[in-house]
Amino acid sequence: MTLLVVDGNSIVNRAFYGIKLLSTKNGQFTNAIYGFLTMLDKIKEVSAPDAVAIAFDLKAPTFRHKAYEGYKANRKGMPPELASQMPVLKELLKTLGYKLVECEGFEADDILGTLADECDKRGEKCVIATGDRDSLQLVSDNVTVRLAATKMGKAEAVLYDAEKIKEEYGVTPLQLIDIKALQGDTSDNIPGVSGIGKKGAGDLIQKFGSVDNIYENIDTIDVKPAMRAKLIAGKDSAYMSKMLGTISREAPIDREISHYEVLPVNVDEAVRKLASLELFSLIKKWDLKSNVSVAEAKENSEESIPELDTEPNADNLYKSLRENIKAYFTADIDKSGAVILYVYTKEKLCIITDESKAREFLLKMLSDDTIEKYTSNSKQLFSYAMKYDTEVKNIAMDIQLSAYILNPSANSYDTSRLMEEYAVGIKYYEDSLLYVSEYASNTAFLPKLCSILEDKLSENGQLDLLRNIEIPLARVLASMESYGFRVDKDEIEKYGNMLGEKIFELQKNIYEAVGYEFNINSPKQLGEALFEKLGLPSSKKTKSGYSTSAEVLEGLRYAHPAIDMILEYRSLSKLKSTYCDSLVKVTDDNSRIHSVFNQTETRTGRISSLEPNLQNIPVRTEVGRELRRFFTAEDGWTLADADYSQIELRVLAHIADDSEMIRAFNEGTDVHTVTASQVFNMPVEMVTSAMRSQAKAVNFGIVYGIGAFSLAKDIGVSRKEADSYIKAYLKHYSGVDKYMKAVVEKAKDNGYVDTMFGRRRYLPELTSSNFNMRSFGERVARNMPIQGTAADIIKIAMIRVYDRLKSENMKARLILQVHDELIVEAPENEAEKAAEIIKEEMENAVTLKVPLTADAHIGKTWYDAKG
DNA sequence: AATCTCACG
DNA sequence: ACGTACGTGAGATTA
Repeated sequence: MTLLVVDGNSIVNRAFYGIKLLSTKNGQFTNAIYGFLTMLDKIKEVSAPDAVAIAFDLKAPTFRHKAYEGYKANRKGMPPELASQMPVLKELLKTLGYKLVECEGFEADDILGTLADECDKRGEKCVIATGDRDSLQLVSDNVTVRLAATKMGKAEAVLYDAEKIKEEYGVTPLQLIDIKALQGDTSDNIPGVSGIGKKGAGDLIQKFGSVDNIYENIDTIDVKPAMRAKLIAGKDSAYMSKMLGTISREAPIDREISHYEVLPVNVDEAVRKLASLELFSLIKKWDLKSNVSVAEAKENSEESIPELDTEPNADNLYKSLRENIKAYFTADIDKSGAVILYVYTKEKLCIITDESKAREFLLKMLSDDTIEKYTSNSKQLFSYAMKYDTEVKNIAMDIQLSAYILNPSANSYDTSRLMEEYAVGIKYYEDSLLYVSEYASNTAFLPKLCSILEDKLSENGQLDLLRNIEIPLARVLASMESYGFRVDKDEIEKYGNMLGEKIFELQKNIYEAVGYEFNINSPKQLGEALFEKLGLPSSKKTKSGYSTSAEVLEGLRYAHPAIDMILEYRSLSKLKSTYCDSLVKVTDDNSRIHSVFNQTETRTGRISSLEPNLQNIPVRTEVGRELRRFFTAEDGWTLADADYSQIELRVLAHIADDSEMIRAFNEGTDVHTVTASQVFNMPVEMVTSAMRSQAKAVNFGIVYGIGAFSLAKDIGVSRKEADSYIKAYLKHYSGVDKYMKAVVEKAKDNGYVDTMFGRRRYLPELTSSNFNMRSFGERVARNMPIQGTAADIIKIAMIRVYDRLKSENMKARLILQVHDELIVEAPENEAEKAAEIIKEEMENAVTLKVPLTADAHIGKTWYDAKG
């Protein structure tokens, strides 16, 4: 028989601090709960117990109390983010069949001691799970400790038996108490002997065995006189510390081990609780099969559970869709383009698996304007239809886009997860009537999910955002993806080879300058070379060693000749590997690159670009910028490129309704110069370019949520000076000052911030008691409405450019967006007109209190068209 | 799989 | 007294 005794408080603390703060939509924090359960799983897996007891402190810990990391034991108790998880966790553990043990006047530790003692007496095995080394004193022949830690986000449980303790401390488990008696422990308020630390205490006990033995022979033992004096002075304290440090084995609790056997899980209740905590992964992991949701769905079923039809009559089905006006369907389209179509009607779920039937049905339905489509992943549908030159009409609902609008911070928008979160809870249909596949059974509830999402969007005033921005944008993105960007593959390769030669040369010279060969790409080896072998002064450190970032190296440029070469090596390798080598790899047979635009990724509403990322092609340095010469238009075609001028600042001027900033933009003066004249308190004519660029940094800082420290670092002035700049700025732009204060207040009241177009971002960080997290939340509150509104605006512009090019019957087409920049590929004879159109649509996408301006250029390559 | 570094707006 | 901008994606190394 093996009894597992869990130190609940200790493990929950490890979990809480080891895992980033998670919370449900309602703001219930869950990271400690999640971490606890994962850790418990891990320990059960390695120790295979027959019974489990989970010990908790009954009240806030008192004098002999374990430190909550980051919170000084005596001053502060649990942070509220953790405290709120405790009762929920305890209830959940009971539901899962575990027995909790709490005892008035005794701590969790003492419960561990008592149960370990009982096991020892009976000759049964006992495993103690804790994050706290104090419990190591309980180890014996029958008792082992699993010391829990989250190493790199993963649960680990290191086994401690008597042997391991001997190895690490050089003493027996019981002697650990004696060490502690001498050494003390500030976090537990154990004084120890003043002047004796870890090293001294360890040596003394290893040598003399125990505190008793030391004091019995205090006059004769072989120690230095100073040490003897310290020991004599601290005798009372040592004995008191020993008492304090000894874990009690006599807590008045149930000592019958069999009473701790784990009861069967209350599945329905567990599923309910886990689902409400949004811990879906655990339900899956434990394979909890509940028919709760099905039963509940059946009970309040406005919708009956449909029958399955795998051989539907296509004509009848289509007819019924037209009669109903609304069509609910999803399409499973694989890489090769094969389609499986799931169409839901009132009576049944129809599945069309036949390749050509599915295609015909889907294309016909997509192009039928009289059918309102309620579906999933519309970008993929647009792409599919484009392949067959079919126009998609009347998409009323896209569940991914809707869920993204409702909460852009979710980490997945999988259909099955959305079903779980919004529509049906967790459902596993034993009920074979419905069980086809998880995907199909989910589809059966598509109408319900759609109506819930629609209601929520409408409640939030976000339906326009879905119907007028995101869904139309999906079409534009699909088109951009399919066209792609033409590149000159051979020239990229050549450029890469040229870089390769330079890199090789630099590498040789670096080895020579440093004196030996090592991997320059390895921060670890580079750090060793610079800071150990060459002995250069190291400043910044990272988690695992020295920082070798460009910023650090920049400061060492004159300290050693290798530094400059390393910096250059770094920048050239980056260019070669990330841009040359990998771009060549993703170029298709027509010499075009097709990026994927992710529409549900960013928390601010921007789109992102991947595989490859075309939104971070170099531009800031000349060597990098050269690459843009290889991004070209098709033969006989040209690129037209336009970018917004300071869109974020203009948005800020508008949202903050700052009269000074609005005036500056309306008068067409250069804002950075105006800002400089205010910050440095001098007439505009006297502003130098250095001052302007500092003012520009201040403007950026304001948009990012500003801190004097970072601004100082960024522009290389003292913190104090940076602070005075910010003060001067906010004094002059008093509207901005007011807005920045108000937006944080509003965010704290509402729990979210939003953009001009109703895009939201929830900010649970604002309620954190942790200063850093809260500050982060506040910066985000100040930034997101600005960045997000700018993102909304360019999305509107994209849709308009797309529609306009189409309505003007032009061949020109949008191929890329880089946050404030649009790129169109146009036949040469359309180029001028295309450039005008982009500029016009960008500038008129919305009307603000300030003008929006965009600069457009034409060129053969991206390099030239960028102006 | 996590970390470091660095490319972009 | 805290540790510092906001938003991304990707390659190379290391564990």
